[in-house]
Amino acid sequence: MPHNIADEADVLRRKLDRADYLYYVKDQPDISDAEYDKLMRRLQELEQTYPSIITPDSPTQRVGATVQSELAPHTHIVPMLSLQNAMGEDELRAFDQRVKRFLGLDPDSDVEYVCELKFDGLAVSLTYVDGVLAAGATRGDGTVGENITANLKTVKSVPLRIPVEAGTGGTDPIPSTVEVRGEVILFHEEFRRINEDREQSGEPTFANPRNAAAGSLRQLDPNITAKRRLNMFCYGIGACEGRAFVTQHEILSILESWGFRVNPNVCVCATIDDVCEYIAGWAEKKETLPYDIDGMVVKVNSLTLQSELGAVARSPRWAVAFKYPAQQATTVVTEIRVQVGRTGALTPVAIMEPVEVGGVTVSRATLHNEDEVRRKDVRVGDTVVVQRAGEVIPEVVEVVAEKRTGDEVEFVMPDHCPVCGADVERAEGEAVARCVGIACPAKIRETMIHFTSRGAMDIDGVGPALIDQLIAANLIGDPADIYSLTVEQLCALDRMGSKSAENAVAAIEKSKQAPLSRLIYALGIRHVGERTAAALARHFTTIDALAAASENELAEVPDAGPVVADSIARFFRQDETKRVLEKLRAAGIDPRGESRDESGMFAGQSVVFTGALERLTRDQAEAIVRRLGGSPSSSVSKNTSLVVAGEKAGSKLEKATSLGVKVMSEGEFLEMVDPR
DNA sequence: TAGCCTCGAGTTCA
DNA sequence: CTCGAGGCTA
Repeated sequence: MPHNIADEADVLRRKLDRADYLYYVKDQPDISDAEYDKLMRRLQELEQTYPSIITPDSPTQRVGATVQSELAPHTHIVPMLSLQNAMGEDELRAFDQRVKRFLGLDPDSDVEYVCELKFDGLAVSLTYVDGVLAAGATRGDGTVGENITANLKTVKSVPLRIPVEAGTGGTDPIPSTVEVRGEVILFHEEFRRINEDREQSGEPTFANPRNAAAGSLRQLDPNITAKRRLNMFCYGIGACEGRAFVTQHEILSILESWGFRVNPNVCVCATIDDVCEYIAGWAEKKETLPYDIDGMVVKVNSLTLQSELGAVARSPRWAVAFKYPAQQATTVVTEIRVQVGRTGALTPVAIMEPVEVGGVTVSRATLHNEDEVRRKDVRVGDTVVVQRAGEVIPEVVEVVAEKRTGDEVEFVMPDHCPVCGADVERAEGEAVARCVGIACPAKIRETMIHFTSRGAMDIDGVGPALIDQLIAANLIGDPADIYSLTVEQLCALDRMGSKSAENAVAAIEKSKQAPLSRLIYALGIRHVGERTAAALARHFTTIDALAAASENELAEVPDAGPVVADSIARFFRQDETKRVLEKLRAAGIDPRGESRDESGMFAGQSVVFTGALERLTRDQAEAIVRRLGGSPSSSVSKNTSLVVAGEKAGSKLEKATSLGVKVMSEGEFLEMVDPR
C-alpha cells in the first residue's frame, strides 16, 4: 500500500467529521452536499481498496453495518437514574424544601438550580474509550440496557470520536473512559416525512415522534435507522475516568466543546422563584419548538451538593422532572355514534368517559370515516389514548392493546341512515358513506344551520338551538321559510323573549341584502364552498343566470370542472330547488354580483392568515385583502404571496418559512394596508 | 397522466 | 386543523 494512502484517508475523515459537526450539531454547514458526497466517495474508494486502513470511527462506518439477530445487553458503568416527577408549582417548591432540609439549610435560603428541556424521546448512553465511540446503549432498567451501537452511529449529531484538540487547548485531556448521556429524538418535520412514506407504502404509521424514534433505534437493521434522520441532545455524564466537574452547567459547556449537540435552552437559576418563572415561560413557548418536550428538568447545579444529597432507590434527590399538564390522556370508549351531516355524510364519533386533556374535559372525538376506524381499530369498550391535535381538536391517537378484554365490540357502518332509515351508499373510491334519503331530517336541519351561518346568510340570533325549535314547531321546512317568520311566532317559543325575537327578525331582514356569492354559498350545493360560490357569482351576476346555465357553461367558470358543473346543474334541476328559489324571490331576495378592485396592492396575490390575530377578526382581515384585490387562502404553498402570522402560529408558519414565503406580523400587515 | 395546489367538509370545547 | 378529492398544469 502506498504510504500516503492512510494519511489521505485520515485527512478525508477529519474533513467529513467537521462537516457533520457543523451541519448536525451547529446547524451551520460550511460545504455543499455535493462536496460532501465527493469526499465521502473518495474515502469509501480508499477503504474498499485497502480494507486494513478502516478505523471504527471512520465516517463510512455510520452506515452499512450488518443486520443483527438480536440486541445484546450492555451494562452501564454508572447506572442511568430515572427522575421523580413534579406535577405543578406546589410540588416543585416541595422538592426545593426537601433539598434544603436534606442539606440542613435554612428553608428561606437559596439553592442554585439549572433548568433544561425534558425531551420526549429515548434516553441513551454513549461510551467513549480514548475519545472513540466504543458503545451506545438504551437506558433499559437503568443498570443494563440494550447495545445499539450500530444504530447510534447512524445518528449524525453523535460524534464518532471526541477530537483531541477539543476542550481547553489540549491542556485538558479527554478522559480515557467517559459515558455521555442524552436523549435521541425526532424533529417534527422528519416525523411527518417518515409517516408519509409509511402511509404510501401501506405500513402502519407511528402515533408520535417518540414511538417513531424508539422504533427506529431498536431496529436490528442499522440501514433502516440510517434512513430516519434522528437527532441527539446531550445533557449529562455518567462514568468519567480522570476528570472532575464542579457544576452541571460546566458539564454542559464541556460536552459542547467536545462536539456534542447541547440544547441552548438552558437557564441557571439563583432561586426556586426564578425556576418557576422560567418554567412558566416555556408553557406556551414549547409549542413553537420543532420537536416535542414533555416538561423541564430541574437539577441542583453544584455537583458537591448533588453528591451530598445522593439518591433514593433509583432516583436522585438532586433533580426533578417538571411535567406540564399532559396533552395526552387515556380513557374508555363507551359508544361509537354515527352523525349525519348536511351532505348526508355519516361520521362515526367516539363517545368517551370524560377525561382532562391539557386543561379541558374531552368526551368525544371524530373518527372521520369507516376506514379510519378500521385503521386505528377502535372498538366500543376499548381504552384509548386521546390528545388535542393542534391544541384544540380532540383526536383518538391509538388503542391501548394491553387493556383489551375480548368483550370489545367492533364498529360496523350501518346500512340504513340512523336518522331517517334510508339506504346508505358508499360511492366507489370514496371514503365517506352517505345517506341517500331525500327528506332526511338530519340533512334538512344541517342545511338550515348552514344557510344561516357566518359566511353564508349570516343571520345572527338564529342558531342550531332555535332552528331545532322552529322545525319541531313546524314553522320552517326549508331555508326560505325563515323569511316568513314573525315576531309573534318566535315569542311563542320556549326560552324566547320579545327582545331576542325582535333581534332575530331584524337579522333575518338584514340578511336579504347579502351579496349573490353568499346566497349561492348558503344554498349548500355539493362541491360549492365559499370560493367557488364567489367565482360563480362573478361569472353569472344573477341567480337566474346561474340556475339556467348548462353544464358546459358552468364548466367554463375558473376552478369549476365536470364534477362541480354536474353537481350544480343537478341541484338546480330539482323541483325542490325551484320552489325554494321562488319563495326566496317572493320574500324580496334578488342579489347582484359584486365587483372588486383589480388595482389594489394585493391584486393577483394570495394571502394566508395563521395563528391568533389580536386586533382584527379573521373575517375583517380577509375582507381587507379582498378589498385590495387579493384572495385570502387557507393553505400555504409556493404560490402564496404573503403569510400573516399571529400568536401561536403553527405548521403553516413552519411551512412558509421552509418555502421561503414572505411572512409578517399582524402589526406589520396593518401598517402596510393602512399606513398612518 | 402524475403531481401539485386549492378548496370543501366535518369536527371540539369554553 | 386535517383529510380527501377536484381542477389545473407540466
